[in-house]
Amino acid sequence: MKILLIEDEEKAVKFLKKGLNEHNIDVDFALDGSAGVELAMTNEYDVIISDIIVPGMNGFDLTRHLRMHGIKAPVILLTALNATDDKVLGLEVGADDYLTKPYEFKELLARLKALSRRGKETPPPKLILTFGDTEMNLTGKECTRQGKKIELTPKEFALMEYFIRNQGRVVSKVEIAEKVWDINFETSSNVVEVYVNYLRNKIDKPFEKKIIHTVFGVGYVLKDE
Amino acid sequence: MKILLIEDEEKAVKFLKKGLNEHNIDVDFALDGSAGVELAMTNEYDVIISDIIVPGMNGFDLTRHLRMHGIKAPVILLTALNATDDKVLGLEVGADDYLTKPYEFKELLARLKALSRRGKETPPPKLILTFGDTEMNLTGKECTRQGKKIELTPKEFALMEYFIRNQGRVVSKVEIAEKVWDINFETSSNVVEVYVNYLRNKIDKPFEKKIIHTVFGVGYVLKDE
DNA sequence: TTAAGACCTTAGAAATTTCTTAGAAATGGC
DNA sequence: GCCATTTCTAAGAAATTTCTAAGGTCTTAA
Repeated sequence: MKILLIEDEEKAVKFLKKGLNEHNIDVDFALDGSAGVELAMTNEYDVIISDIIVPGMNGFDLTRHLRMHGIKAPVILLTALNATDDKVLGLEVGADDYLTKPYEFKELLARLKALSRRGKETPPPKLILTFGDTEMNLTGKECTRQGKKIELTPKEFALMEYFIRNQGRVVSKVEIAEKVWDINFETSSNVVEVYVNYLRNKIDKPFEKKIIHTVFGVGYVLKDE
Repeated sequence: MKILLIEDEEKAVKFLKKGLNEHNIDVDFALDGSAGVELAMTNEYDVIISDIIVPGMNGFDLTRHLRMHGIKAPVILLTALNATDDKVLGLEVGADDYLTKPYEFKELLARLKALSRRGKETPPPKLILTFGDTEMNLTGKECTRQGKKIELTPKEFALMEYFIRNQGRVVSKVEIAEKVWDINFETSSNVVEVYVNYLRNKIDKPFEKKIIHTVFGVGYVLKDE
């Protein structure tokens, strides 16, 4: 998340910037109104926080200005005043929220999150991993090759996912045992071999080109040829 | 503009309704939480205002509940308290604003306008969900497939609604237990399986194609094939 | 060339997960 | 309070996956 902070008290800026950064929020700031507008019009922010009283342009005018120019980023106004009339004016001008100083940092953070959330109500994107003509849809737990659906059991799916995430790199059996099976000790089991075999039957056998290759003495690798 | 007011003090309801009507705002109201949820789920409101302390269900749970069911109308919470923690909690559950009693009517009005303005920029929540030849009317709590009505009990309906809202995505049983049953702890119960079975008997069995699929070891998906 | 180790394949036993059913418990309307 | 409906529990059946084990094949290096 990236926000714009318009505030003329440098101490406040510093404090907020530090606090917000700790929560993984990027902060651009401007020390006066016009600089703020300038930044707001040339960058995309998730939220804009502005003190009501800043040099150059007050928070109301600033908000009105932004709205007139089609900038829809949510605006939070900060003020030392507690007059209802100011709040009303702020909201009417197009601000989205209002915080009275002294405010608690926690509250500011919560409001930030609430506001930024509203812009992004799109469902999470489909997670899809691919290698050549092979595709894995992690959202739907589906695997296809050349458009044909391939039914995989959970372990097979996990193994294939590990291969596809490490395509082109040779992965050892020990590594696979650790990452896919959570086996950390030396073991004489041959599960990995068995499952590689299962996978090959489904992923390679029915097709022209094989993509799961054995590197003798080292491990396996997912690649063309 | 049409709003829903959830508030148990009849005097307050009367006062607000009158005042808001004068500003051309239609007001539906509920005297307790469950009635409020019921109304919210079956009507379209521009804004929902709820007291935090109402019989049946508190404002936080109410908000969480609404959000869980995909109702995105802005929510304003009212309270006599002034604790920051409550505000934070309110915003975190998905409320959009917060007013501390006693508030001025003017301020409430301004916030209403601010919130409803922003709501207009996003499409209204869908009251009819579809998947292929299956349709769910949330308003009338009706479900049909190929035009044929399918009688569902409330829990069955909730489960089907969850499936249809997450069509194409594999949802785990734990996730279903959390979202549809509000069970947050580890449980050995098999309610989810039982209800999936009930649903299949009604949704899949009487028809050619099944749409509820088991993904062994992972969960269930709503999809074709 | 040949032996040893690495890898592949297969079948079936074991373990796990899911389905199904019946009935008990809870809920809601009259 | 009673009846009808809905919800949940429990337990065995069924289905599927996972793993083991044993024997076969391939690769490498002496």
